[in-house]
Amino acid sequence: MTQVRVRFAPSPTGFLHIGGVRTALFNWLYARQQQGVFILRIEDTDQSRSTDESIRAIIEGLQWVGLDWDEGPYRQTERIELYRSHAMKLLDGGQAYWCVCTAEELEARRKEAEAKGLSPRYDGRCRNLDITRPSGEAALRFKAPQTGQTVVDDLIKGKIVFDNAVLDDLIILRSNGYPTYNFSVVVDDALMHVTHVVRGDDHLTNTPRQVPIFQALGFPVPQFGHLPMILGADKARLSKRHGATSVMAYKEMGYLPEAMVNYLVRLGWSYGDQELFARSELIEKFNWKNVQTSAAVFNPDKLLWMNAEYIKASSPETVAQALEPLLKHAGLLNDQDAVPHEWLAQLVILVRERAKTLVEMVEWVKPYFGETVVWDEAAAQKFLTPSTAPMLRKLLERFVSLPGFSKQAWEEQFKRLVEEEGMKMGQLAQPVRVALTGRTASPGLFDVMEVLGRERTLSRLRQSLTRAETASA
RNA sequence: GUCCCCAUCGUCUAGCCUGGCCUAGGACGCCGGCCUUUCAAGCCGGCAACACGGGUUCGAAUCCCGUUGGGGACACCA
Repeated sequence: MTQVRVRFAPSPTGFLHIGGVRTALFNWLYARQQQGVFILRIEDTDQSRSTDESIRAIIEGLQWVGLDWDEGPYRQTERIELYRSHAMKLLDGGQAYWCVCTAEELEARRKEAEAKGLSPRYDGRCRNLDITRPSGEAALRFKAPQTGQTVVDDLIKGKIVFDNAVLDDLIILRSNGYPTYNFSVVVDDALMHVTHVVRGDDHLTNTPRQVPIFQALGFPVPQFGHLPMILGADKARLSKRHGATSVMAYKEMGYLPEAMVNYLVRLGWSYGDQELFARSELIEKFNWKNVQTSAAVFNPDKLLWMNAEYIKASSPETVAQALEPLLKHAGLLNDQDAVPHEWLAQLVILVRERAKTLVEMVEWVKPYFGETVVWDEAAAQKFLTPSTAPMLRKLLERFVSLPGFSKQAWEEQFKRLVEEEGMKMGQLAQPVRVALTGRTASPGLFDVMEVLGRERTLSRLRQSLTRAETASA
């Protein structure tokens, strides 16, 4: 058995797209499962569109979702000589030829063909001209087979047959000396000994163009696998107008990388009825057989649900760690602040089942920072009034008389007061909730007190009591 | 236009290969209820799909053909 070698080969022309992450993910999963090699290769032969910033964005994105590569990043622009020498080999072997048609001429002919309702393919004008030493600028074309069939046995789609008659002679070396995509991939995949080429569906029709190049160069043809596309709600290919498509945008929106990974893998792959998978489980259970053959619509609602599941199920320490930078960004935490990690974890436990994202969690957690209560005006006006003041005062007195803090003891005291005064729980709970958190919605009252601690609970009660007593009725 | 891919609830999907176990299962969302000191979470229940038309067969979501629909490709982009 030869070792599995797969790759992710993005072109650095923007941020790392969700679809790209999923492609990388399937490759990575397979590599890890087979104890193979995962290669990162940057396809930057289009100098006008490639940027170093995009390369950094791709790397940052992959790192965020935890996809580590074993080789690379290779950059195609650093391998130009390799493509040129292999192109020359084809030229020498009579499997390629110089083409002196200009880009403008080709464009014009293509338009003309389209207007006539014909395929916009290259007409083969220079194929038999035997141009040996072009005087001006010229591109090198591959002599594609014109008869017979090219059969691709796709890992995902199965056997696909293409008539070679549909193919035209593609350019492998541009007149500026740079290789085109269909040529550089072949040379790289061959030279890097890639065993499985797994990429998006949109490359399916490139395959019968690439296979003959492998053969002409005398390289073994790798296995191919074409992943179905990800669509937007309108079933059109997922793009910016459908919302965020950059993975890092999801980081900023408060998503956990593990949730993103789980969602993306399940979008197009399944394992019976199972929805949630630990990463180790994905590596173990992943297979090509269960990869869907049809395109899938990206569903932000389900991602959100899954994120909530991960927030609830992850260790509070993990969540707290991911939350910390957002707390700092929100000004709730300073770098100097020595907030104990245990307290942060406790806070996460307090609010985690009501926050679906880390961004939401920041909102939930706000009331527990700072020495004073910040009231929501409407809440305070409704619940902190002269009529609720006497009860708040009685409760405060009872709490003050209790030594230290114990959740059980304080809860017991609270309930006793409710009972003695013949109140309903909610009649006291809501004013106290507002007194402590400034809001009408919060986690359980006694959990709130525990996180606040004795002193802050008492001082907030006092502060709110003052407001209640002085409020106009 | 030509070529290629695809087709189960609104969405992600199980089932399809190896026809009967499918009165088509799960999940998200939605609706209703329960729980309840608020908001959530949780639990219970409900709505909701085999694109269409032919065939093959005792029997088809499952096999075959066609139609329709959707997507992709046809660059000196990747």
